Amino acid sequence: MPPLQGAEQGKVVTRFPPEPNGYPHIGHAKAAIINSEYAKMYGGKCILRMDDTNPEAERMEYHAAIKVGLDWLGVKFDVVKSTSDDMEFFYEKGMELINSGKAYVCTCKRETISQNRKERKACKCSFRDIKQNNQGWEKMFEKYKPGEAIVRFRGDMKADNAVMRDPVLFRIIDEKHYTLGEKYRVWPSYDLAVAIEDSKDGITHAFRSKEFELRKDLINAILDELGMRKPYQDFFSRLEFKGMPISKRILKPLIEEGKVSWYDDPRLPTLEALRRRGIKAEAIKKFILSLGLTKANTLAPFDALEAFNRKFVDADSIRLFMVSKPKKLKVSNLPFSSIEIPNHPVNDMGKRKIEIDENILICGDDAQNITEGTQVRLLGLGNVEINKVGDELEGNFIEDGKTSNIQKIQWVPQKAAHEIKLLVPNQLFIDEQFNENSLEELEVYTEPHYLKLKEGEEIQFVRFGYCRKDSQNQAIFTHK
RNA sequence: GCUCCUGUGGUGUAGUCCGGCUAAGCAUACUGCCCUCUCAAGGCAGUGAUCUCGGGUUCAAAUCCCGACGGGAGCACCA
Repeated sequence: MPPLQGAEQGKVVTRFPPEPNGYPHIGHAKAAIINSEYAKMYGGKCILRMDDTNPEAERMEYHAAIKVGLDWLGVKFDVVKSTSDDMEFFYEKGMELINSGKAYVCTCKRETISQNRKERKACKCSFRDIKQNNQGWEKMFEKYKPGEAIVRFRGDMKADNAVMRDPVLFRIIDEKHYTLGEKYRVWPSYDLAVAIEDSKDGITHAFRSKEFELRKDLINAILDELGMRKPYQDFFSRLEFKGMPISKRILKPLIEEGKVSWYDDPRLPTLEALRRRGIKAEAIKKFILSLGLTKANTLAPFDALEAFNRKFVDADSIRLFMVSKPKKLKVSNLPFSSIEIPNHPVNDMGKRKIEIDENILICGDDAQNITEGTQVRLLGLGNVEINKVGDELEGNFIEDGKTSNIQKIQWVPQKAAHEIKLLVPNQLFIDEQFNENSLEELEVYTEPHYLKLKEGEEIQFVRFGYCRKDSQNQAIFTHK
């Protein structure tokens, strides 16, 4: 990562402020990793701040999911807090702004406000004096109903930057907050909360995604009026995968319609889904760091992540045989009834014993390509000369067969073959269209050794690809 | 519509602030070879970008200036 502007060793404080309004996804990972890595780079601190100032959207469930996700990612924070911890402080600062004439209570209708913003016109409320604003402020805590009054920052209604046109500082929400219940009903807006929190928490460098870029001026203006210290702010592009939408607006209906099972569906870019699919946290981290801090908007291809993941996963994935569209191969003169096969080609991961008899299963696709009279090598077992093809193949075992220049295929003993469902996730959306074939479900057979593996273990089905054991009878394809 | 951000090989990026040391580095993808009882991993090599386009400044521009065009975002009592 490039050096930070104005950063002093040991004095950098960064932060990751997610709103607990949904399940964490790859976009959260990017923000969390960049901020925490910078803190690490300068021997500073990183704060996790749950940005919970909209009780309508936030839930404990999401709060917990974000923590679990971050934990899994291995991102560590020095301080964990919630924006709502500082409600009294926001009120104090809000009053300060009102009393210095930099904020006013507005009782206009939404439409009027919006219209005035477009026309760059001030509304009549902005002419009220400090005393009236103080009364209005009081009334917001008791009398006014939600929507009837808000506190606005006196920005510049003529500004080109639309967020400067007297933005909202406080509004009334009667919904129960997920931790505070009904204790408060006047809530700070994002801009006010971020400005004050970052300053108060001692944040020196704040990184967030590009869509907040225009708020920079506003945040600085608020802090200037309050005479509070301003952090350095920078922005990075949003991270999204091609054909894997992040937005709740798109994901929610998919789940409701049953097109996707849940937020951990392996086709999704949520942290939970990525984990379940077999993507390692270290791979996500490397991948994100490889993207750099660019502001150019791009759709990252998923195979870039896969390439990083493969490097992490290859070294300790057990190699196992798996056969799809099975065809029976009857092998005569097998000289032994069991065999030991190493679990990894180069690393020492032990061996497994496979009991065998004449009945062997091979892949349908391989069976198709075998012609009569040829030799194939059953990996780890030996060569077989095929003397009958068709629905059921037959062949003779050959002692000391050659290993080079011969078709090598994986196999499974029929009597102990264990059937599992293999989920193969594909791109969820193709050209904005939901891909009806985004999840293939294959019925496949593995060696019985599969049953001895731990849930969540990454395995490589030889000649097929890396997969993660999801349960005793289901695995998920990670990538090739 | 207005405002802001952005534009380097198939893809993701480094380099752009402080112009030359790079006719552009890395990764990934792709191709070939080596290794291998896997179509993985590993090793080696190769294809591939006049740095969106057009002007300008300069001895010299991906890098500075102007313009055009392409992409994204904001214009909420959401964050």
